[in-house]
Amino acid sequence: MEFASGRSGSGGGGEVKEEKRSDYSVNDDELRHNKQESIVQEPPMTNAERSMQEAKPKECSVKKNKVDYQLETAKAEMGEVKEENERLKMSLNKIMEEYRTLQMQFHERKMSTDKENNLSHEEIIEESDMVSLSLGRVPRNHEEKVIKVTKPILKDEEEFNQDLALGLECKYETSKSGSTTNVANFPNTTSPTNSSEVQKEEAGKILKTVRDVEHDEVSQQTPAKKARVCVRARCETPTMNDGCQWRKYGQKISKGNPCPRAYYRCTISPSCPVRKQVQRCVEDMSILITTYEGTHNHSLPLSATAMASTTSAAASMLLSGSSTSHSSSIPFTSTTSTMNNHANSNNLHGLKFYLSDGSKPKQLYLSSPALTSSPSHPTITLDLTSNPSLSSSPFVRFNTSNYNQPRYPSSTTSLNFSSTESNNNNNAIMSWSNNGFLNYGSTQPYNSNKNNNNILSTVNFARQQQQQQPIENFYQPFMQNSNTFLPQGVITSTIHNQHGLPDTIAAATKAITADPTFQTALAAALSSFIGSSGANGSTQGNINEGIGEKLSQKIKWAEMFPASSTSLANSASKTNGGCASNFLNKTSTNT
DNA sequence: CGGCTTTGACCGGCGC
DNA sequence: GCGCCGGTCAAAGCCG
Repeated sequence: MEFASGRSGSGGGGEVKEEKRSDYSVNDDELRHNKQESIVQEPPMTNAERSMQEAKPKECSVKKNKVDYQLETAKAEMGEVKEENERLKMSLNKIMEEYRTLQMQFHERKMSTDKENNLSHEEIIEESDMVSLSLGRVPRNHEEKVIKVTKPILKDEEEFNQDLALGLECKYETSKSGSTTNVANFPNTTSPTNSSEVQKEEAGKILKTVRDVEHDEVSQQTPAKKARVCVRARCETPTMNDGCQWRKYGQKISKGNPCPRAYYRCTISPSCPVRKQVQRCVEDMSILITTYEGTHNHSLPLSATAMASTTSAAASMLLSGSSTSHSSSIPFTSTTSTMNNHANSNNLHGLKFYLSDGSKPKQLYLSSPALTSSPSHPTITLDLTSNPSLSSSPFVRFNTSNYNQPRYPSSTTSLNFSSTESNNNNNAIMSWSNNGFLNYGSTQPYNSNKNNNNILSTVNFARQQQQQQPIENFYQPFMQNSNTFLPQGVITSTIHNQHGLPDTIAAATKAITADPTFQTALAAALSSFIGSSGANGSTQGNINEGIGEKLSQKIKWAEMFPASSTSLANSASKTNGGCASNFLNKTSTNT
């Protein structure tokens, strides 16, 4: 069982209560309705009517008896419902106790590990307040500290239920066992209907997985050869219009996917080594999976700089991470309170880190089997899709698929720059629309944060609109959201709480500045959004240089001058050939 | 006629 | 060593 579903199941616990509540309300309504019926059936009567009713005393008493019978029946049903509710409460309390016990055991284990590693308690506490958004691989110490970040024991069911559906999803997969383990909120993710044995088993699996990962990471030495950037985006056209010129040089039917995979190479320069593979996602044909490989050795059209810089920076991040670190971080879940999260939804706002230890050390796992990569190619996935039709998280989406690739690609770090939430009230957009152009937009679901202690600021890079709509339309709610402070249309940090905004900003800033790898990831995304103004006429290699520094500066600048930060997006392309420029042209005028 | 797509053949890596 | 599979090559055909 996956924890994602477990979380959903736990959320369902709350739902049960809601259902019971609704049952009560239904019964009450029935009662009221019955009373009203009796009232209605006894309107003010005229003398004639009264005389007629006096002529029918038996009929009146029958009606009264009928109402009484209905009342008694309803009371009996209420009693049954109450009993059932009590049973459910007992079950929930039992599960809560088991969860707390497991959590305490987890804390104790981690504390003992901390002592072994000479980590001070202060460090741990401080770390627990930090947001770990590690991408790729980080030193092992960091990894272990990240693991320690667990939520304090919840004090009441409300917090418990609220946290069930929230948080940063992260997940480990072990190709050895074939099982998938979602570490996110892992203590919370067990369905109330599950037995304690299942809970303990899952927790044991997690701990085992963590140990296995640590063990594997130690021995990871295989250097990555060519980094690839896999971009998943909804696109109706055969290929995404990313601004580059491509020539198709091959097509193959890959195993496990009936959709042919097309091979393109960049034709802007004859010697350009960049290639891309395009394939439809077998799960959702509307999703186009484009994998970029290589770096352009020539200047790019302005319309192509967005995607090129994104992919290049992402690849750079992946490679730098693999070359400078020796272990991957274990993604932890810092929860974000979002009132919009439904208890029965696995959808999560914010970043989703898909990291798994492959069958071999230092090998990543391609999140989408629809497009496989060579084991020698670490792949970073930029998921620009959202899939309203699939309520589960991309993890579930990937792993519940029927196709089982005999050979999964070695490694993939997946960045999900999307939200799977199908709430259309306010959306961020980053999608390839029907004309094949990428649209960027950014708004945030307005989520009040009841519990400000959980300081994760999820960063929704994109949320796909179900239908393409004018930028102005979806941009407006963003503008109306006073809580968004980052460059408008560029990136929106999901600061859901109104009251704890300064803290949350500080937390987000801390998270961003704490991890250079994440800075690089943000650089990739931001450079994509803003069209990489510094990349005009420069090669992509130049784009990569210092992009993280520029990004951090821009972020800080955006924090300090939110109003003027929109000028970051003024590097819009003059053409509509680029997907990103399409957005930038519009947003620059809007801002 | 040049550029592009199509498509079968070929090559190399990997697993058994 | 063999087979499978992903990736590439290149000839043939198509199109503006």
